[in-house]
Amino acid sequence: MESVRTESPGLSIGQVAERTGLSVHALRFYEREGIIEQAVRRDGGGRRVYTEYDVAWLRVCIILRASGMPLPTIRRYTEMVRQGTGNETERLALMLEHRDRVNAQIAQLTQSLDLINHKVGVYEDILAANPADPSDSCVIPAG
Amino acid sequence: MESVRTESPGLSIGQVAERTGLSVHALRFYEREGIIEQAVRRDGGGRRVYTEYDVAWLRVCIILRASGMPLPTIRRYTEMVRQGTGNETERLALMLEHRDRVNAQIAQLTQSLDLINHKVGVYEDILAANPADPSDSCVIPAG
DNA sequence: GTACGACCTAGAGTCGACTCTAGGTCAAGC
DNA sequence: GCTTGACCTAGAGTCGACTCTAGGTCGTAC
Repeated sequence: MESVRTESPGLSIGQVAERTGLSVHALRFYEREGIIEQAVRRDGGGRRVYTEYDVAWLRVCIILRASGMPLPTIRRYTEMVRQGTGNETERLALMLEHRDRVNAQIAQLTQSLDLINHKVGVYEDILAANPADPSDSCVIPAG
Repeated sequence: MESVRTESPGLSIGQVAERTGLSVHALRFYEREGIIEQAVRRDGGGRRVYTEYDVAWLRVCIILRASGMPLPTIRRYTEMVRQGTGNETERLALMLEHRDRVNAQIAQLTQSLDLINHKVGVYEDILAANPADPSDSCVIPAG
């Protein structure tokens, strides 16, 4: 059993998994991949001890991943932050590039929604008009 | 060399690849996966002959894929259409479910954009104020 | 003293969606 | 008659991002 406190004298990997929604496996994997900014400290028994800062950093990474940033890019970004100030131009470039990709994704999804809504409309019309209409004109997008 | 006509007496796999942007490999793969509505016809030599309808269907599938619909789901949908009319309720359900997921994706991406824009702002401010500012407050999302 | 649960490492396995390879057919051009 | 290019099949390989396994340590609870 773990004593769950609201202070932050160090968190176990299990506690971080709970707080972030990442699996314990994924947390170890991210560490191997260099995705954690500050090297994770260990206790006497070699177990990982995370800080609240680590959790905050992981939350950032989770959002970047959710928007499709690949792990190698997150690693590059992590390295830049680890290096400290002086490389803001590169960090900005990375973020701007990613923002473009996210905007492109949103545009693509929005366009896909048009097709989906069209199909939904076609099927709703068919179902409203007739439970077994013999003509199905749903296939050609323009139809 | 292929004679490229604007009529549609049948298209080779290469022509369909060109028209859809899918690779020749992917087209054969999709066929194996049951993603093409009408069984693709063959010429005397066993080569695939596609119709304009096939291309239109593939374009629909490409948009569904681009919005994250997994191939097994596209296959199910393809099978429903292949079965003919009478299953519009199921087709509608499939599309509504997918629409929900697409809307969720867009919401997630839009939320991610907030973080990205925040970071962009932070770095732009740093760069505007000072080319080598000693404090870097970019890491904590709320910071 | 032993069972339990949370943790450790190194490395193998999985999954989705392609992508590529090996080995072959076939028609047209030289 | 030989090369070229587009096509064929069956099946292996790749890639990203985990996920799981084997085999082991450690501290507390019974």
